[in-house]
Amino acid sequence: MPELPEAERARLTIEREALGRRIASVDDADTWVCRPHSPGEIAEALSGATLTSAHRRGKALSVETDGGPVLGLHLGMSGRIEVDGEPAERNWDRFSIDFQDGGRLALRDKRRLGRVVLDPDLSRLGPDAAEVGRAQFRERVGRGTAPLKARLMDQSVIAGVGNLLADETLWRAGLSPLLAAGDLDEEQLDGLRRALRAATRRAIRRGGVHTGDLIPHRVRGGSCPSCGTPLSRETIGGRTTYWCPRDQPGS
DNA sequence: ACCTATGTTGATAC
DNA sequence: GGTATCAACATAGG
Repeated sequence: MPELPEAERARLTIEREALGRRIASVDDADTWVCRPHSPGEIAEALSGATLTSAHRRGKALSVETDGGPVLGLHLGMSGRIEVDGEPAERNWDRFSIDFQDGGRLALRDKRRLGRVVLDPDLSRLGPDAAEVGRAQFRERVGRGTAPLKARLMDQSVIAGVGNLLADETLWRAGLSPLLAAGDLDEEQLDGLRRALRAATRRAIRRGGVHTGDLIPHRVRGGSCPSCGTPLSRETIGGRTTYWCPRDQPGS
């Protein structure tokens, strides 16, 4: 699930339900999720601090504390943020904070591809995909020989687009994922940005990328929800890609 | 049982 | 430098 829309919802959850609360203790015993920190390091740095603000760039979350370091959170492939939630059926909480008021914030993540780190380095992330301006979008996305879809998903180009949001966006924009990014003209780039913003905002509002129009049809044998043409399926940029060969011409 | 698939990123090789 | 591939994790399904 976790792409930009899920990360934004997680950020809102933290903002609404966890800010202002004081940390009593921290479980950072999962050395894989909390690498390169050693067990106890994050706990030591955060105990006694209060969460003061929650930010996001692309899929990366940053929670600020009063006096303490910034807490970086990434949902990976299967992570979600639980605040005062019911315990999971099994031990899927890879990191958790117990508040002095008795509540709890947890990173619940079956696959353990999420990350928790102090003072996260965001220097290699591009501008947020939902915020990037038109000129910057043209300049950053509209170059290179890689397939357009790979360019869109490159987090150093713009941050936040994953596999599903990329397919949904390209479908809305009417552009083939196989086009070379550098071949697009300005009009196409502007349309792509417009489609990306629309798909992203709607996904945030409706609860996640899987609420997109194309997404339910991304299955073998699926067809375009707009024109009924059987969808093409191919691995592009290392990820399974579905697109409509009629509405998304170009390659 | 075995193989494939799955939203992520990063290290590596060309 | 840009691009492509594979591995890391765990689970589900044919």
